[in-house]
Amino acid sequence: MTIRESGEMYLETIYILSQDSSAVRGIDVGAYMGFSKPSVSRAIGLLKKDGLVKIDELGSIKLTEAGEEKAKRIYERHTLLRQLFIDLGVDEETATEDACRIEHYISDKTFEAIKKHVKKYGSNNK
Amino acid sequence: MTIRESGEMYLETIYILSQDSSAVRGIDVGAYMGFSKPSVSRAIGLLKKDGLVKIDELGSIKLTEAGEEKAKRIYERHTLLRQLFIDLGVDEETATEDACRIEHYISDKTFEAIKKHVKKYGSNNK
DNA sequence: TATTATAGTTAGCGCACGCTAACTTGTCAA
DNA sequence: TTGACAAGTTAGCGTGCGCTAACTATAATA
Repeated sequence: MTIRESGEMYLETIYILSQDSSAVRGIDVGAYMGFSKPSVSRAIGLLKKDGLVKIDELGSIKLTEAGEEKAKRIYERHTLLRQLFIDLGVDEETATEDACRIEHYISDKTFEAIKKHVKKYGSNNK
Repeated sequence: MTIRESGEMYLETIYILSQDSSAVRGIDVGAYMGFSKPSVSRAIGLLKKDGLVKIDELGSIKLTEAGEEKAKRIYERHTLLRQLFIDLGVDEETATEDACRIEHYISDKTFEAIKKHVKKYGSNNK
């Protein structure tokens, strides 16, 4: 199975939570995303099956090498899109929401093009 | 039921095909989108139930007022995003593909911000 | 007229991905 | 030791939205 939007969101959430805490649990992921325990449980199971996540000795969720790579990729798209929108004058909340939905759908090429643009002209009102 | 990505794609396709032909049929929609007849049949049924589409006396698919409005909205997002990406240096094919996926997810606010930007700085390499 | 092709519909499958209900398991305080 | 709570899992439901198989209806043609 190839990973989809939902899987990417879980991965990204685990990545974000891992930066604040060394022990990320399913319940934390669910709380962050607003999803129920069973939904998280299944999603983590699928990510585990895909080799993107593993559970350590203490029971906390860890990204594998491959999982971290994917998570970073999405997260980078998120922050970049958010910045692009903010640079275009969108308020932070809306920029974040839109970035969150769109991050799953932009191609590498477009991502790179946006990156160049934001680097060059961006953050001029910050 | 509130319309979702799939319904928006059908609406947009009907809108596009209507500009070239006065008689759009389910089979045409399916051919354009690469979907099977039953998938189209159901989708059109749902759009009809939502009052976005109707079938005229000759059996061809027409957008209602409301349907046309929605279709235009999506289509406008599509062309704008496509233009934005092209302005950023993305090739046309990729720009079109990305626009097609993203058009369903941008908020009004972000859309307006992009519109302003494209009007001001856009198409400078055209 | 009988046959065949085309368009549309109906029935039902499969997968993704939310959910609730209910069970298991581990920890901690009375 | 036991009772209770918290975290995780299992079973199974519902919806969206593709699909194939098979039917119906209509129009064209032999």
